[in-house]
Amino acid sequence: MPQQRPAARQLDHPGREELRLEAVLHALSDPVRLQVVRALADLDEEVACSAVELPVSKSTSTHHFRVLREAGVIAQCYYGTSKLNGLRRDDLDARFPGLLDAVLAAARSRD
Amino acid sequence: MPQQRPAARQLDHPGREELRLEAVLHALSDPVRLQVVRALADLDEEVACSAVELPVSKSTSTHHFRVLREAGVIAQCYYGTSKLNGLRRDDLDARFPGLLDAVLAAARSRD
DNA sequence: CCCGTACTACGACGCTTATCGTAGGAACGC
DNA sequence: GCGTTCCTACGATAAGCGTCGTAGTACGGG
Repeated sequence: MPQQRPAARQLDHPGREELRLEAVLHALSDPVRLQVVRALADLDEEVACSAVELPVSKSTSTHHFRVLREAGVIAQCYYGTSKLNGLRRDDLDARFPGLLDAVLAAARSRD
Repeated sequence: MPQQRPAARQLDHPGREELRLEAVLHALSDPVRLQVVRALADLDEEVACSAVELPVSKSTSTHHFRVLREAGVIAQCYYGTSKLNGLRRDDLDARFPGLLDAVLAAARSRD
């Protein structure tokens, strides 16, 4: 069903106040998703799904991006045939101060 | 805590260097387990499993304590008919600096 | 209008998880 | 030994998750 809007198709994101700690932790507890978050944090800009190399199939990749979005970890918006992904750093820092940085630091320290 | 038991039953714990970020995040992503961790952090001493009130059955409770132990979040040791539980604060802080505090702060801020 | 690119919805699969009840073991006090 | 308390192993069940392939939609460019 086509929605009337000037911009591209929209995707549902939880608001800043709706972020749930358990959901965020669960989203971050998967190696593939953690890899996505690391990549987005390193790039520090919005990139397409395909810009992140993952060791899984395309459909699985889509699945993981959706989990991250629904948990409120990333923001996604359509742009042409692509979908841009960005870390919701501000929202995460506001609701769970220090959490994202601690996870990123821990994830990076293992290489 | 007089741990001088005559070869009391021992439990397996991952060493500090064996802690895995994903496992810890997963362990903390369950509401019941998060409640346990909060309680242990608040009490700040080793307590028996039964000292933590949980909204689940005894067997389920045992299950969650085991998940936390195997992820390296808590330490457990038998003491008489009880099993004492303690947060592995030092190990967690050493491997994942700031993570536990961020999670605890976030968990507490929702009441 | 057709084609390629990029993402997605769907269904399937095998595995893991959370939950419970029951039965039972280990330590302690008597 | 006996009973109590506390925890645990086991089996069952239902739900969830990660993975994939296939088929499909949306967009932009010739």
